[in-house]
Amino acid sequence: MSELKKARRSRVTSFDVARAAGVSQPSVSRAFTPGASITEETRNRVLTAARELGYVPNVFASSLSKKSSGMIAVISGNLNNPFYSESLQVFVENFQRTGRQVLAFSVRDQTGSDEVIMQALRYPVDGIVMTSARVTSEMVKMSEGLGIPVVMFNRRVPGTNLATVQCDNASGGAALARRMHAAGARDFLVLRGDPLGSTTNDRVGGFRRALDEMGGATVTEVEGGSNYSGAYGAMMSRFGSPSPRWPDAIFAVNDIMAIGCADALRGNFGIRIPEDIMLAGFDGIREGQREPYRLTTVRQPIESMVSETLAILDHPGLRGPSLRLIPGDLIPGNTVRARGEA
Amino acid sequence: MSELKKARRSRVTSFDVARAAGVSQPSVSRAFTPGASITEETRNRVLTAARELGYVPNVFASSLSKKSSGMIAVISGNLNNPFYSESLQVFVENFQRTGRQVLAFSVRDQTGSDEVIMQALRYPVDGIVMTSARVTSEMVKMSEGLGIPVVMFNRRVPGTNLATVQCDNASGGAALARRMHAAGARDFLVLRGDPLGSTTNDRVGGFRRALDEMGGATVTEVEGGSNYSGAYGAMMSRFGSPSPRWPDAIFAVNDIMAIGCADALRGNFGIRIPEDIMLAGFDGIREGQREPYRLTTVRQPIESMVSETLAILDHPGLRGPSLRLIPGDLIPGNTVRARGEA
DNA sequence: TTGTATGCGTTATCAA
DNA sequence: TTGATAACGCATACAA
Repeated sequence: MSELKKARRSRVTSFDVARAAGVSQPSVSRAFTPGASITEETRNRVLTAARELGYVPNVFASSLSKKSSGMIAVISGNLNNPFYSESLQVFVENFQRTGRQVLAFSVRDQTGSDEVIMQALRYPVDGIVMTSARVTSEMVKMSEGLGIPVVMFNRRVPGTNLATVQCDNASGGAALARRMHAAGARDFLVLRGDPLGSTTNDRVGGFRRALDEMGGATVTEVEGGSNYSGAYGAMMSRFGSPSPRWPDAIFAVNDIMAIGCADALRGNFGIRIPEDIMLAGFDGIREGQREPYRLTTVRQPIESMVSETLAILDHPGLRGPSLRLIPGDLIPGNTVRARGEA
Repeated sequence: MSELKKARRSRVTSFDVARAAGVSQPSVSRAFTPGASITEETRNRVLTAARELGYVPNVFASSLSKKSSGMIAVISGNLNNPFYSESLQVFVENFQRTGRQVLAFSVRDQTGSDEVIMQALRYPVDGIVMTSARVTSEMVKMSEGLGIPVVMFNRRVPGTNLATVQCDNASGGAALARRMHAAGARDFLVLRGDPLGSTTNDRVGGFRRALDEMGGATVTEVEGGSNYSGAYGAMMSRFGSPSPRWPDAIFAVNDIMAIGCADALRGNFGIRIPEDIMLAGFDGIREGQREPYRLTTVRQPIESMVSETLAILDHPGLRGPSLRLIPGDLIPGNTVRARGEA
């Protein structure tokens, strides 16, 4: 009785193909399943019929039957920060290569990040990667109940039992401190990012500890809003006064802030970098390595970090409260004088 | 049946919640459906039970029953080009705001873009937005068969009947030509992007037509690879010879290329912009408006373009082969001299 | 290898 | 307003 219902304008289904190819519906399914037990001849008949009808398997329906959906949710910070867009690009490429996909979420500010996570949990994704957003223990419990693994990417949440993949921020900060100290800097200004994020604290922590060990350095900390304009504005308000106190060196906790910093100092105060003030960033984004900047910074090995993340998602055994600390690479750059110069 | 076993089992379903709340399963569905006919009391009972069990409706299952999945696929070019990442950010924000989501795809080069589209078609998305990738007529037929609307964003495909949202590239190119001509430029170098993309041709076309109308100008075209390093390299190979011929002005078909251009000229040849050579870009990306560049360019109104795109996807009536041409804004910038200046 | 029957988690339909 | 039951499109046992 349902033969006539076919006239409906909906999507072509495996039943339609089965009828056209003169086989059963499961055979259609098998034809599209690599390694399924099906004759080459039947498969061809099915594929031909499918092509003619314009049939494509429906991932949603298939993921209802299967355990895996082949989708991952990536919750990023603002994509206007190149670190996030570069990371997302790598995630998308890696996933797409294996026929899986990325569901993209974004959080601008930290408020309402719980809501975004809830949104993500509505999808039976194979995993959630958080490059931003704070995670409450309530959300962690939720994700566990749903059986969706969560991996923190470049973020650490102290109270929780979440697998974490992170650049060694503390060591990176320490390396930059040593480098600037060796170049003669003693009076430091630190441009901090998100006050509640773990990365700022880790990087600044490592930075300060290294300076403490070497001794003789002073450090002043300033909030920089964690983006370009925040850093730019912080420089303007700090040095806009009649006779500001100029530091020897500035450590911005990420590259996009270092760039804002450099633009503000050079454009408005005629400061030369590194001659007048040294500058270091963190992340190693492309933009920071271009002609006008050539930042001294620590490069986060995004490719390795993404691989680690996907490995954790793919192997349930790795999902424990592990902390994968991947060392960053110090990029010498031109914004910190070499040891002994000047 | 320990608690642990429960957590290890598959996802909590509406049946579990129904049992816990002492109602039928459809009532659970109603409780999560805004405007459904259900008592406030029942809804509360359900929501309470859901919270306790950690239940969240499964979007995939729901989209099997409903017509809409609440998902859109966005196929972008490389996200390391700020224009694409800025656009994606706007798409994600707009969609997320209404509880819908973006499935992110990426194409690096144009080869295999058909494959990426096929990937996207496997998902019962409510629409596909193409900001990159070429579309073959076969793919168009496919998407029509599946009932998935496709909107071209910042890309035009002459042969097909696809709704298109685009900045007025030709007018923008013309405006830049007039501006540089008025500033005294006569010998032009045009740095082209993807030779097969419509944007390059439209922009350069408008640029040349405007110059032709004014007369007395010469134009040389060069391929620039459509990204930073391509543009940078093009400058190096063109002007690296002993006595190169320097143009009066350069028009790079997009901002990221203009930036690569500026970095190469200033860093390697000591060229001053605009004193020695004028420079114009296209797109109006954030990066291009920062201190070291302040590009003279045409800003693509991404927000409006995204709104238009979503409107087309939301209203089937708008989906015809329409071309929505949205005017861009000329940003004066500092890389082209003002009229009359030396 | 192939077909039959059933399950996946939700919404839609129609009685009650 | 509620509940029973049938789709939705595919994959997986199991039988043939």
